[in-house]
Amino acid sequence: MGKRTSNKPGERRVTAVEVARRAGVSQSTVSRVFSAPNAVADATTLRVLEASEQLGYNPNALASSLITRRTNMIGLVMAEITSPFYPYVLEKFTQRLHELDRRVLLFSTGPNKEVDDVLPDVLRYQVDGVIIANVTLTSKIVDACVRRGTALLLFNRYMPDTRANAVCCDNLNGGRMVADVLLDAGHTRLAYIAGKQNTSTNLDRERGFGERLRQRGHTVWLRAQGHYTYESGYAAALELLQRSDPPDAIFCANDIMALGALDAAHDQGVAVPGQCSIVGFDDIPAAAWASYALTTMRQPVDTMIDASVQLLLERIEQPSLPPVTTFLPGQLVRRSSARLLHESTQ
Amino acid sequence: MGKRTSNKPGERRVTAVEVARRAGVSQSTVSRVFSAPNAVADATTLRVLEASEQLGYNPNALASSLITRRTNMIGLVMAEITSPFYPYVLEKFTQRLHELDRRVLLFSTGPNKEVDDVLPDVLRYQVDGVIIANVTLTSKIVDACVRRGTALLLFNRYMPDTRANAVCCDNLNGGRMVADVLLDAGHTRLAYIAGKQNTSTNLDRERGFGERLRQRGHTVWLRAQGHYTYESGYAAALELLQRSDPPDAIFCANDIMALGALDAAHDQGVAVPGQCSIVGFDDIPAAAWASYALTTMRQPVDTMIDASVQLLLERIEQPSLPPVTTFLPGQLVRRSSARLLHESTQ
DNA sequence: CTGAAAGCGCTTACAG
DNA sequence: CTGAAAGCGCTTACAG
Repeated sequence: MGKRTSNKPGERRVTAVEVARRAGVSQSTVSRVFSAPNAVADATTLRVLEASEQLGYNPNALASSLITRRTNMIGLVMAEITSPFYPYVLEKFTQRLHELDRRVLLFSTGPNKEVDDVLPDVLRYQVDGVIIANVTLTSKIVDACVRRGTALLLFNRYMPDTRANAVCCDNLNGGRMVADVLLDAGHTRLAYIAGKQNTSTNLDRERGFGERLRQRGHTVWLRAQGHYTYESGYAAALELLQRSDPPDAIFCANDIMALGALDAAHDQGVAVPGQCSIVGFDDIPAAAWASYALTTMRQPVDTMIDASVQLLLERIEQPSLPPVTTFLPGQLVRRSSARLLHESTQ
Repeated sequence: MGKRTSNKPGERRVTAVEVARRAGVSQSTVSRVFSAPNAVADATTLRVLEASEQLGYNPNALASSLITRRTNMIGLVMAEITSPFYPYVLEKFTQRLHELDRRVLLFSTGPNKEVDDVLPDVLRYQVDGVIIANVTLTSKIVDACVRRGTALLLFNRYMPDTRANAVCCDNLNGGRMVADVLLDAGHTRLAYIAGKQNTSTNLDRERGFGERLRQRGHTVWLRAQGHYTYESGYAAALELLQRSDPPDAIFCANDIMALGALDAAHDQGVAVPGQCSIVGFDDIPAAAWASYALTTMRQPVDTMIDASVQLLLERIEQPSLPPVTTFLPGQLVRRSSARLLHESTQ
């Protein structure tokens, strides 16, 4: 049918030139109709739109990005999408960015992959900005972005004194608050189930918790190592509860471990919160489920995401703005897994 | 410092021309080093690579895609990323595609958005293929893709007699199998908690379940409407269990509702599986947790994803291949929430 | 308000 | 094996 015989894919894609021909205008005018509508007379716009409709024209976003140097794509790097709380983060980021007419180019570093390996791939696609969540950082990442002039935002981690912007839950203070409410309620034998070593979230939560315990005269507490999974929380709690001096309160570095801890307590016949209080961090949906009713520090996810998007887009518009690190406070959600004073002072 | 004074973002990005100048070769040669390395002499390659290294050159993937008509980007549309089981799907797709040197352009249709609204945005970015998961379909989607010659793959849904490829769990047969094992074990008062109306997964699971019940002489069973959430499963189960003739087995259209149902049973003092068996569908991680130990139909996710990726990439290479719809069998995972025969015949 | 032309950063026949 | 040149599909001064 066509005069061009070709079986190459995409040969039939319609371009602005064809629309122009059909509408009897120049290709420039077609372009303007889609990129600067106000610059075109109404009648002309109408003709162009009509021709576009008939031909099924859809402007090529990549071709235009080549010259505008804006792709409206944001690279989002997330190590484990399945780790609790992050699916929500990903969904919110994607929807929020789409509302603002930005697309998400998603990267998930596998178990063997480093972010450093993946970042060149991200940058090759000329993303306007990069969001790093849930990933171990190195300063190389910052360097690579700075070099290309790509705005960088760290989500729930931070690198002070670099060009990286960051939005974090105030994990340090969250740890302190948990220590406070547990001590206020009279708990005396405290324990901490740690998340993955060297993650900034775990570091800060543990530091805040420990610091406050010491400040209030508690110099000894139990500690078990988990790695942010249900199974590790279960195992760690089991270990703690089977001791001759079991804790009367356990602070878990995230919710999913706290759910494991609750199940371990249940299986050991330890009454919660009667014999032992259990507190988590995150407030994932399952924390609210009837079997768990977990008391936990809620991360202000929506606020964090809104702040992240705003910060990032601002830096894209104005690369000269100084980098900013923002900490947002968490909020204690009281359910029934911890014995707390009714209206504890924070 | 530079002779060009400009504060436009990206002005400093290094191109193949600069590398060529530094390496003392033509820009074509630089291009070949990165896109067809075998076509260049070793010594030349070395010089180019060195110059690239020094300048921090990273080829612009979008510029090259303009002429190759391949972006190596796959558009992935997912309605609710947070709905159980889909975070894993997303993670796997992303990692698998990245291994094969493809990128994922992610779209999550918000509650108000239709896929139809979002698809033009996907296509504008010249993706080589589109994966639709977890989304209500219309034939417009298929049309839009066919028109542009973009390969289309439906994940866990299907549209026979169109150009859309599909990879599905065999939900129909899964429903049958659940009916079989429950009847085999002597359950007599069966109930179904439905997922979202008009989702193909719910339709097929319910149809298979009902069909087999009728075939085996059961013409009456209970049905409650859920919508694939924990809360709706809880509420539906509560309603069923509070009846004067409560069911002795409940099949839930997905796991998350089954978890709600288990908690409802627990809160009602109904012994599981003593008084009532509960079976789910999916085998999400929480199904294995100690408090739940849910018996469920496992979807063969990894196989489904591998098949999807392979099918899609094949159609991208050879657009003339006929569309294919593949159904992959689920597998019953026996835990302790259902009273079943020990070695039931499937 | 509109068009002709240059150019974004690559790939790829074509010729040597 | 290498280079000069055309071209992918747009945007955007520039001139009218």
